[in-house]
Amino acid sequence: MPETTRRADRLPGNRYGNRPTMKDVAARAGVGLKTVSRVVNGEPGVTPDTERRVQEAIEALGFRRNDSARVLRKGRTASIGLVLEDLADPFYGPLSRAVEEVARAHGALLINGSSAEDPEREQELALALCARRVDGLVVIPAGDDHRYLEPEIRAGVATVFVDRPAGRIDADVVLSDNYGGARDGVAHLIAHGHRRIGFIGDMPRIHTAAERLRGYRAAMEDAGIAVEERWMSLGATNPERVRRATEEMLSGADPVTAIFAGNNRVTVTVIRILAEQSRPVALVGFDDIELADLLQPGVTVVAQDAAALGRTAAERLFRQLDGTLLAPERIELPTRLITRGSGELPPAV
Amino acid sequence: MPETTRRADRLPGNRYGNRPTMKDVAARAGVGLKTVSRVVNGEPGVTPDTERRVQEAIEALGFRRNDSARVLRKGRTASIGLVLEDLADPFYGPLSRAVEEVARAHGALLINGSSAEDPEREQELALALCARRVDGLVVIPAGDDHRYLEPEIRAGVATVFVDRPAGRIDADVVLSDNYGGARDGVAHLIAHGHRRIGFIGDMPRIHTAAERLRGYRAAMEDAGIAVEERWMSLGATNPERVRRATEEMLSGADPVTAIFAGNNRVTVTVIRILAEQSRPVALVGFDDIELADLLQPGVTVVAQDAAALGRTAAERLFRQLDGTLLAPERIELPTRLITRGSGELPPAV
DNA sequence: CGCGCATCTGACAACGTTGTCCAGGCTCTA
DNA sequence: TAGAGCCTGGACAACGTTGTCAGATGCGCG
Repeated sequence: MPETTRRADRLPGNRYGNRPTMKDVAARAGVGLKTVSRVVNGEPGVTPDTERRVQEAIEALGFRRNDSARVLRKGRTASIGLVLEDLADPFYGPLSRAVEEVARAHGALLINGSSAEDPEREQELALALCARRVDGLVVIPAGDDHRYLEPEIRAGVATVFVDRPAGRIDADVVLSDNYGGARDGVAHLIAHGHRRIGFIGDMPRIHTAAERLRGYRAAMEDAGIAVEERWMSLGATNPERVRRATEEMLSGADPVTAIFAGNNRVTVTVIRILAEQSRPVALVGFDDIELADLLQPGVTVVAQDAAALGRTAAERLFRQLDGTLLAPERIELPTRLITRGSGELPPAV
Repeated sequence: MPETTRRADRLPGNRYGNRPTMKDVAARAGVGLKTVSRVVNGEPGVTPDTERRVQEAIEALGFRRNDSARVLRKGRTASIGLVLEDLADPFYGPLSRAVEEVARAHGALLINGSSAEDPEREQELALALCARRVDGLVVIPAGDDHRYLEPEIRAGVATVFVDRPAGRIDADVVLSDNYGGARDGVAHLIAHGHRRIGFIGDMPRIHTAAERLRGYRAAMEDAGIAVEERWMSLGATNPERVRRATEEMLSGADPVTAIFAGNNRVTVTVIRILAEQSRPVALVGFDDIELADLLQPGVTVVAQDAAALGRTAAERLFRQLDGTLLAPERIELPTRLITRGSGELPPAV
């Protein structure tokens, strides 16, 4: 008797019985299958009395529609995927939340995962989401080649990249003005008299890191300052590496008098190190950090609006899904310099 | 010719053609449907030559298996749901990430959503996840009645509650020792000479808030201190309410000399207010906060391990799914008092 | 009282996959 | 060379839902 063994037999973890289906509900209510479907979906054409009977049966059986089957039939899942770098990073929390809010407003659920800055994991995750047939994808790229998404996009998966641009494909992307923000931040230090300014950033293959470095170079060049190699350090943002890099810049004959920190993680570590120094060193950090205003001195930052990034990206995604056929676009959001003290310190020898 | 209109006609947003199915791949490779399935799933019984032809067809067509159909057939989705309070709250980031890591280790995807502390939204979200047929559910409760999950649990949805216990149902729950942590924190203040100690917490219907208040009362009672009504304030944790409450306690004839802050959001606001005060006020906060060590004075906190909460809950969930039938259990993780200065200030008049 | 129409209901196929089972071709042995 | 047995491949049903379409039911009107 094949296929009459039902799920409970096949699935080890299914501790109790089976889920009732519409068929079960129909049998109990003494109506047809389609009538149950109609009631469940609020379609018209069901008499109040029939509807009541069906509702009772649903209650009694604890029926819940199986969205997998629904998805299979309808072709849309009402869910979108979010591939980000690290859910635990305070920068991505608000971004993720903003995407979720927009999704919710469109009746969609959010599936997400962290790539941990690993291109392979990013791809694996994005494709798993596509296999799940999400309607759309918001991706914070870890890798620099996204051609693997081409078949998906062609098949209709709406796709928007955030925070960093897509690699080797033409797609919507929402970014902060990393170049301009960094340039302004460094110019701010120069305006306060600094000439020897250090830059500590993330790995150079990460777009934001490269852009911010470019901004640093531009500001220095604008001021006619020749940048020395040893003032720049790009690499992993773990505290150990950042500490080494920072201490190196601060030692020697001509130590830097100011530091531009390339992201929130770097900033936090640098703050710790500067607190240990005897002479004051100016600091401007990219990304705002909580409590930055309460430190002594307050931390001057170039702030991005993470929530706006997420919101903009998600809204763009749903506009794609609405069918308004849009040419891929690059949207750049401005950053904001927030002066709190650390960036206004004069150079000290 | 009904049903021959294919998805592209039915779905407005599907910009391009249709996705290829196994049938299409089979046709192109000149093999049977099941053979494609075998190749896709790495099942044995396919000659290398046939496999190669199938792989080529998959490549050429950009085929990706439709997991919705797979789920429908197999009964398992390899995805779990996470209902939390606010993804943007720095406390839930690491928790969420930890759940994700465990899910990943078990080959499952994570679908999550924020309840925004709204019981109705929590229910809506949890049930939507169940309709999506997640294999399991990790819930940070916003409401206090979870009987609505009973049919789901009976139907085999593994369920674990974190951070706060479930209401009116018997289920696994993983908690921090809120009572003990708060008691220790308040006792710490008492040990440093304080008698008039304020407590500012979240809404009393939230379990953690109630437990922490209970810990506060216990510590005070242990020390033989009669608690005055005006020392305690529970409610929303928005800065405005917290500010009013704090300023009230700090004014009048017998102001409090120390404050116990009920969670990270409260702590941050209280720090701001205390920075404005002329006389020093001691502070111990529940939850650790970033940069707490760099403030003047450093912020003494009762720290919970958010990642451990998430990890423990998720592991428990997968143990349920493994079929090891477990009686619902309540797991309590210890907290840790981290002294940094603010909690060791002596009382000042 | 009968007919037509509107309203409500249900049978059936299809979504794309996987499990079962059988057919056909091959190899190996007697 | 014939038969047994193994291996590969494919036909078919089923998962639970929704769209289509036709049949049933009841009502009003002539």
